[in-house]
Amino acid sequence: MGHHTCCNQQKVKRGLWSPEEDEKLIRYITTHGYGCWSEVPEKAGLQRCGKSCRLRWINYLRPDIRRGRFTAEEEKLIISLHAIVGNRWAHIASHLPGRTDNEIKNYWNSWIKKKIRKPASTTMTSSVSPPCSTAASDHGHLQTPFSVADHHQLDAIINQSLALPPAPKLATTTTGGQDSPPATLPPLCPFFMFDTTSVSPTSSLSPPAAHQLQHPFLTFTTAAMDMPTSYQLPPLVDGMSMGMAALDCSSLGEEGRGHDHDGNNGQAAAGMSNSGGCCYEQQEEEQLGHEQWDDESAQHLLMWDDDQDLTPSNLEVMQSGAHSLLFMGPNDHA
DNA sequence: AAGACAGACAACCGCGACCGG
DNA sequence: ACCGGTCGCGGTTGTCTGTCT
Repeated sequence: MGHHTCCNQQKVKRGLWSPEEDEKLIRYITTHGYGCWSEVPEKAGLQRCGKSCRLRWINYLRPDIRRGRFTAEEEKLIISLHAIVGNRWAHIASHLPGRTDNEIKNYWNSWIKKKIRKPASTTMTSSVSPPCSTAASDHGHLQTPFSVADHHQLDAIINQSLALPPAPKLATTTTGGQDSPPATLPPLCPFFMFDTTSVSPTSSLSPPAAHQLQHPFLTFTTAAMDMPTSYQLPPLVDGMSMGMAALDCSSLGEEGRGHDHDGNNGQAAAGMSNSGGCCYEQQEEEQLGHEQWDDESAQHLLMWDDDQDLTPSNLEVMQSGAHSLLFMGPNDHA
């Protein structure tokens, strides 16, 4: 296994970075920036490959790095995001300012290790699986009824709809212009989550209000993390191909919170490949602390099923039903 | 005190995407 | 269209440190 092409020409040092090397890199980056990483080592006087420099800078030396233990809110956010996007650490990290993908990845891995070492008696084998492990491991090869073209369409839809304007086209009218998009959400639209605190049933469907749609996790994390709510997060679930049902979790009761509504506990709850799988199993909820998964945090998340057109009337219904934990499942009911 | 063990963290490796020639 | 260079990402391994026996 050779080194990278950028490392072949010269003898590069490996292993831990010394304080002197750190200083050299910091000094160079702060004065020159890092246009081309392959040139950084030479210009900075380092016996490292550019890739190593990049990694060191991104994961350790960057001035905006947030160090220290993860807060409960960050932990919650990581778990939530992981349940949705899987092992896309960079994506998750982009929602946690100051945290690196490597840090999150390491944290997650130790978290899993911790769980694996737990006695298997508490729950099923799924207790060792990360929440929605199928999403975690299969994000690159999800088995869905969608075609590649569908995924591209989904990407476009989701990227436009989540966090960043323009907001999704809602079924406000039935009259469409000649080149206007469909009045209803496309049938392949898998799911959307909106902060319902900024979308009132009566006014939400007007374009200005639609632009107020916010990233769902932003709402309850920014306050805790002392971040401005105007912080722009990247699209959360680009490339996702899961369906999400608008479920009233209150109907499931306490037992239902740790299990999917098909009655499959454990394994189903651990993976989104099962229909209606709940993202969080009981044990994980306990580990986080019940109060962290209170309804407060989730009641503003609105979800709806992909075979359901969004109209003013059902929006109101769904919003009133938006409650408790996030329940989501694959688009397997088609 | 010393060894074993586990957790946390840092760094490397391989692969794929992207881009310019 | 092809190719090589570069970058970014995720998986994995290595190392350090604290705790337990």
